[in-house]
Amino acid sequence: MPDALRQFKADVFQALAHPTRIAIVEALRDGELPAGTIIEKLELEQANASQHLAVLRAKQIVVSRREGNQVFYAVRDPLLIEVLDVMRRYFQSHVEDSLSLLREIERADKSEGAAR
Amino acid sequence: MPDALRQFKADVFQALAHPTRIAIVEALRDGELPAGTIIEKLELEQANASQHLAVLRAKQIVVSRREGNQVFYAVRDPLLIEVLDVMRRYFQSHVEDSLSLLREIERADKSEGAAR
DNA sequence: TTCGTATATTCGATATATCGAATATACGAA
DNA sequence: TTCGTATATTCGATATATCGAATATACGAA
Repeated sequence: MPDALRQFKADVFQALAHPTRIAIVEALRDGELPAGTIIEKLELEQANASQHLAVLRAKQIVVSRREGNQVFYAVRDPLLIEVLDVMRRYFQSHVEDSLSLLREIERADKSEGAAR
Repeated sequence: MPDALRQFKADVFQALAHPTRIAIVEALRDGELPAGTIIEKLELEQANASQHLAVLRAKQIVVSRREGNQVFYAVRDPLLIEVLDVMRRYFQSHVEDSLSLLREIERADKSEGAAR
């Protein structure tokens, strides 16, 4: 695979590599929503939400259209939803591992905190 | 979805959000390989490859086993290959967009370079 | 025009990721 | 033991991402 294409793939993963942005894409799973609704649903800071939406727009994960005062967002390609679905299955088949990993991370964080 | 789980998903995407690591996972598509072979195939610096493998290990994308002098790596769960496959379809259906986006980025880089 | 609401952008501070160079570790063979 | 090969880790420098606060922009209504 050409390098440029790999870089492009990496960029898409990068775009999804933040909990808030995953939450946004999931919120848009069933169709478009105005930015304000996304902000409400996910309880985000307005500026922060806008920044994350900008990242998703830049990487073309999401498209937007203005309607009067509002800007509606939608996932550009349903294939991305499919990616998230496969990911969901991945997580389900590893909940146990995932949870114990999470616990480990938490423990590490705590002992680090204590050490300081 | 609980926050911790979203963080975990983000971490997996983060693990894949680098061209070298995508290349590594793709190299392992058809089965395990020793680190040395990965390094050769992808023409990586030894230290750099080891660092990226460490990231993939930490996020459990990949598992390793030692055999004598060598360490063999394999993708832990075939579902991840499936994720990459769906991604592949995604890219195929957007090659045109992707390429023009790439060109744009290149152009921007060049004009930035010229401006300096 | 001017105002209010919705959204985007910029800025500076901080955290995180990446890299190459140097060094450390693990293991088999002599 | 000691050496060679394969691999991992640490370090310091640099680039990139994230955040909240402040500010800018877009648009409809008055």
